[in-house]
Amino acid sequence: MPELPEVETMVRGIRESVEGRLISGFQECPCPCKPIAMTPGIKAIRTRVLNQKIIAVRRLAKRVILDLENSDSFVIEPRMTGLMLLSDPPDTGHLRLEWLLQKGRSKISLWFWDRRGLGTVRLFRKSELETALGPLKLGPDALAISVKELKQRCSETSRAIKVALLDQKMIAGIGNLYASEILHLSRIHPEQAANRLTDSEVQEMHKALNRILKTAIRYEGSTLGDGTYRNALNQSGSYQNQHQVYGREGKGCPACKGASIIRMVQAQRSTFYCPCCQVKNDRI
DNA sequence: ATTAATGTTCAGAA
DNA sequence: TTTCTGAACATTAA
Repeated sequence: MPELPEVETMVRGIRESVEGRLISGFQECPCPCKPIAMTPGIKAIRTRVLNQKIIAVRRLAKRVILDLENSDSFVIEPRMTGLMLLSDPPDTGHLRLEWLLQKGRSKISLWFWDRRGLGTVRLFRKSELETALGPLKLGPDALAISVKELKQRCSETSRAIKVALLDQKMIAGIGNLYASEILHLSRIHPEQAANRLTDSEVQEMHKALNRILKTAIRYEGSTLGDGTYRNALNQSGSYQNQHQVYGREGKGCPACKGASIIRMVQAQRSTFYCPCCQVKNDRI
C-alpha cells in the first residue's frame, strides 16, 4: 500500500532510533508464509552487514534506504503491504525480517513486516545503486520535480494522465490512491492525454501534488479500511479522513456537492473522480 | 467461490 | 517505437 507519504512516514519514524547504530544481527523471522524476495541471500547479506554502522536512513520514491558505513545500502520496497516497524507488529504471523541494532549497551530491533509478501529487500554496493535507482528505473521524486520538468515529461507521452502519474520512470512516488486525489484537486480528468494538458493544467497539477503529498505526510499517511498501513510504532495514519475521491464511489463530491464520485478502471486499477469537477479540456 | 486490494514487472498483441 | 492487456507474484477479507 505504501506510497510516497507512507514511506516518508516510515523513514521519519525509524530514523532517530536507527541512525548511528551497528547491525549486530540480521535474520529471517519464523513465519508460515513464503519467504519474501531478498537479494543476495540471507547468508551473503549477513557477512556483508554484520558490525556495519547505519549512517543514514532515507526515502527515494517508494523505497526505504539504509546506508551503511561500508557503502552498501539496503533498499527496501514495501510494495503493497510492507511495513518498517520498531515495535508491536500488527500480528506476529507476517514478521519477515529482523535487524538487531546496537549502540553501546542499548539494543533495539527493526522489523520488516509484510502481510501479502510482495515486498522486496535488497542489498546493493554503491556501484550498483545507479543501475537500481538511477534515471533508467526512476524518474524524479515527486517532491523534487520542477514544474518545467513535469511539463516536459507530460509532453512526451500520449497516455492518460492518471496512467502516466503511476509510471515511476516518469515521476516517482505517486501511487494509485494519491494519483486520484491529485487529479481531483487539479480538476483534471483522469483520461486526459498527458501531452494534451495545457500549461496551466500542469502547473495546477504540480501545485496539487505538492500540497497533497505534503499534507498526507503531516497526517502520517492513509490507513484504509483493512487497517494494514501503520507507522513505525504500529499506529494508524489519518489522511484517509481527508480523501475527496479515493474509495468514495457513489458518494457526493466534497468540492462541488452536486455530483457523485465515479469509479472506473484504468490500467487494471481503480480510478475515482468527480464527473462535474474534472472535465477534459478542448485543446486540439 | 469470487473479487479486489496504497505495487511492480513481464510477455505478447495492437 | 509506444501503448495496452493480461497475468503473475502471495495473502487476506469482504
